[in-house]
Amino acid sequence: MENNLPTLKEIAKQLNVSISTVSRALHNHRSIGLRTKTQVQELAKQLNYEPNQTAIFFQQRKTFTIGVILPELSEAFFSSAISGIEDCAYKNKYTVLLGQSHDSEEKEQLLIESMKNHRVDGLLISIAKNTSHYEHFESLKRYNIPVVFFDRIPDMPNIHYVACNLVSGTIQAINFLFKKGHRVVGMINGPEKLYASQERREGYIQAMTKSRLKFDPSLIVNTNLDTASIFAATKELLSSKRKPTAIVTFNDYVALDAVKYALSQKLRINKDICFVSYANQPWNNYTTFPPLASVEQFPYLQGQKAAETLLELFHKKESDKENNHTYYKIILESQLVLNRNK
Amino acid sequence: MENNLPTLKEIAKQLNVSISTVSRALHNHRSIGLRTKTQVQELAKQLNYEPNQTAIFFQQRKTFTIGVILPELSEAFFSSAISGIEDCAYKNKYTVLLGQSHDSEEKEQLLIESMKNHRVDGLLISIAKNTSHYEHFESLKRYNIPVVFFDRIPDMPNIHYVACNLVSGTIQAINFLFKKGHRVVGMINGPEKLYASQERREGYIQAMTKSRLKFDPSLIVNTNLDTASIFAATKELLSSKRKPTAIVTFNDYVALDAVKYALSQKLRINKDICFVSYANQPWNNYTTFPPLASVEQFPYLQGQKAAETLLELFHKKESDKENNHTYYKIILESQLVLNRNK
DNA sequence: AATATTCATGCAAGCGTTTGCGTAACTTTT
DNA sequence: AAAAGTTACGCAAACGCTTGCATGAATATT
Repeated sequence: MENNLPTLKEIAKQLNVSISTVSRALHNHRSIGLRTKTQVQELAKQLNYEPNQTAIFFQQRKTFTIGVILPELSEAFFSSAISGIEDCAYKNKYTVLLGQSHDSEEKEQLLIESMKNHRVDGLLISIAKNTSHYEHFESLKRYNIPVVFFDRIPDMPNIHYVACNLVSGTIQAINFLFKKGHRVVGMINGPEKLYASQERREGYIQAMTKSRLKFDPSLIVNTNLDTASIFAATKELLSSKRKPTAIVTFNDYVALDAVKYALSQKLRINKDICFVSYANQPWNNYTTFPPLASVEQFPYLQGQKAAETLLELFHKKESDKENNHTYYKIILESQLVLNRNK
Repeated sequence: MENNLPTLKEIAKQLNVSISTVSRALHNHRSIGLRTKTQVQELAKQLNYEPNQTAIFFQQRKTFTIGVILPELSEAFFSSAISGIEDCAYKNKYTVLLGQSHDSEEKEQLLIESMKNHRVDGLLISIAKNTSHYEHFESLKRYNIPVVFFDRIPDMPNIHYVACNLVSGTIQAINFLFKKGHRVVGMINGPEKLYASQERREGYIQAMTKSRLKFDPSLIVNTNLDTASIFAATKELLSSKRKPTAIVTFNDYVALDAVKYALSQKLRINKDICFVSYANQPWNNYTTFPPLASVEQFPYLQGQKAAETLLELFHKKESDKENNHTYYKIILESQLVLNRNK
């Protein structure tokens, strides 16, 4: 049982025709006579012939593979996103090469190297949270490998991306709190450099100014999303002069920790202090103190859109020989979702 | 900016040497003179040469790619598992091709086809929950593609797998309940065919007989893991003659639904009825009524072990020309973890 | 019947690499 | 100085497939 998988050559030999005839017959090329065509196809089926994709990839300079680089699969957001990507890819006969950066810039670079070597047709990237150098992305342009960023996108000009408009969701969230009577609202934000953080901030500010409230920058505090820094942030907010009665947290996980801290300070959740969050994790419905509401970011949809965009770029590339310099900036609207129980 | 990536040929031409010399020089082959070797290497670096992996894959009949097929990435168990797989793979210069079956047997077959065509070096599979035909797995043997199953493994002879020994964990769980004074313990199990379900059942029975209690089969009820069937199962258990005071649920998600149903029947959780579960999801700590304890199955570790096993199979394959017919059956011990808060 | 079309097929190059084998030139041994 | 060994390189095949071009046979056109 050695490597004796059937090849075109094999079929050709058995039928006493040329390799090219076999190839064309299997592709239903019109220039092949019906007789030989069916002969070839039948023998192929009988031998269980399957084209050697590696040969085709090589020959066609196309691998029908898209690389996905994201920080952490065990984060629900990303596992949903890749689910969307994967579904879209397979629907279009593409295949998904996976890599997680574990939020390490170095690993991210290695992954990009690796994907480049594998000659992926394109890349879908959600960057590590502390990635600050963008050369490795630039290099992809030189190699003519299209990239679509999603969710966590770098602060670079001339890139394609799909992201969720968190500004609108944030405004919804804050207005929701206003309606509930809250006047001092804090925000536990993510890393400052993250686009997603900037958006949340932007939404916060817009909501404030629209309601003619003055914006107090000290009510927004940045964290790097680990428990310690969330505790610190919560503490900072809760001990500020203008103590907020509600806090918007970067996501549901952050909310969990913030709640934990608040509880440790003997605060009564939903009474002394309310929370609103982002992400809308399914387990929100089962948690002791779920945020009152959550801004849904549609990760599956984002993944799907990102994949679709990449596929479109492939087509573009085939048609226009000239690089046309239009960049996709796809924005999904986020949406505030109220949590039912309580 | 067309496809003008540097190739061996390019380098060879510029240096007026043969392609093979360039190739060997870059591989540090001893038969190449130091002078030319450094020349070649320098030019290569300068041109930013990178070998075309697709060509190498093709030529070497090896893709350094392992395919992973699993039911659902958004399930925390699998996203942890693939995280382990991915880490192990990249550590060993392998790459991960991803596919989710969405628990559809048909999709599973398609994915296997696709992976086979992509000439993955090996496959890691966790089967769809209602897969009942195994021909598609058999076919892989013919193609000499090694497979390691993990977690959800088919009921087939002569396969490699890594799984968690749920028998021991189940015994621990039940003994834990015994110690708490419970005498009638129910079990909400998964699909009957699933190996994982059988193991839970087995553990249940063993724990019973060891404690010289007689085994009442009606206290184990199978579900297909969707909410409706979990509600039905909970109802069935709670309305049986020997009403259980504790229930072991297939996993933490099932526990959530079972709890929900129990609450709807005005039962007091942890008073009228207790729950113990499997999986030990991180959000257990934040949930209103977490199971008293959870059997941890170490998904990350399982993924890692599965990947390691596959890599070992690759090496085996290289050394022994003869297929030796030993099969890896790697069993991780599960472990009961008590939940802290309450 | 001679020419033009269409049909069916084969030839061969090419994709980028690796590698077994051959062979000059050079060095060492006797 | 002739034989043997070493060093440093090139040739060419092979991996499996696609595809432009050439070609001979069959058919249609005048």
